[in-house]
Amino acid sequence: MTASASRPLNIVLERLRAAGLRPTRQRLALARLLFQGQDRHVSAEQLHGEALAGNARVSLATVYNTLHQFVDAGLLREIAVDGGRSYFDTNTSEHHHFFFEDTGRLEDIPGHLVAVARVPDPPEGTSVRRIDVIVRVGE
Amino acid sequence: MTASASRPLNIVLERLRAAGLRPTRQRLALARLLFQGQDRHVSAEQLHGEALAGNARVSLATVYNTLHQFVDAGLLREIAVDGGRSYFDTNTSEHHHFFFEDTGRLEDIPGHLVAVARVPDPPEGTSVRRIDVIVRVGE
DNA sequence: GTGATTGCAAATCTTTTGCACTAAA
DNA sequence: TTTAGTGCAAAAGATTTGCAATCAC
Repeated sequence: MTASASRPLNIVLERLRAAGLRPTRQRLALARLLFQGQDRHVSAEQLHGEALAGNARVSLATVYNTLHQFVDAGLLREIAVDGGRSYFDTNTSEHHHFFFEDTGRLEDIPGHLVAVARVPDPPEGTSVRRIDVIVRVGE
Repeated sequence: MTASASRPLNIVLERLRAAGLRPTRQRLALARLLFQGQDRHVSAEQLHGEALAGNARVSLATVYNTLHQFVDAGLLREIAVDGGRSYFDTNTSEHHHFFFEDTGRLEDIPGHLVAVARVPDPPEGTSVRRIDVIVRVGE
């Protein structure tokens, strides 16, 4: 059997189906870049470049649309630390970030390594969706 | 004496001088809007609108430049929660934020009401500049 | 087939920049 | 004066949108 080559693709494909997204050629290519391998933080522009470099024809507009669909489907998390661009994080589990002010790079901090204590109750009628901790570091 | 009318302006003026910024007509007008009264979170566009509404002629470019000068001078803090625009926070003391996902509004959480425990050491060669905690809430 | 998806180009939005003009010290 | 600051219009990014063509089911 061709497991080592085909299984990873099928997993990605199933993941799209499970999210209710048709596994089109473009979505598969992007999902493969995003979800095969390590957790990562990418910008739309960056992912677009990788897709082209990997011979997958995708337009930048589709990259943007796809990234947002993935976010809506819970496959990705969007992060904004500096104005300008958005980054998309393939790690959707509870975790936080180091932000390197000099380079603009993000690095995950596993959720269990940070404890946020004593957060005040949210205004009534609202509930806490998520708590983001960004540790800004510099040289 | 005309203290009740002139003192607040002088305080703002002194604050600009202390920061090494010439108290020009535009900077004074913006500083008055920002620092007279409650702490606030404003976008450049918003502040520009207020300035015009208050009969202070300022160009949007100058509003951007001025906001960044104020940030560099430590008079303001820049915040990016959602991609797109930046917000500027007149509260420069240690504190955190509620972010209302539905409306995009920010609300301060006094620093002493949040405790972040057990943050891992930053990678060597770097030091922690600041820790931002954003409590995202929704309806 | 039929509705979802894509590509492209144009539009939009936020922010920055170059440069001649104006104002503060 | 002299140098910093301003306005304007144009440029630069990042992201979104409209619509005809294409693809998955």
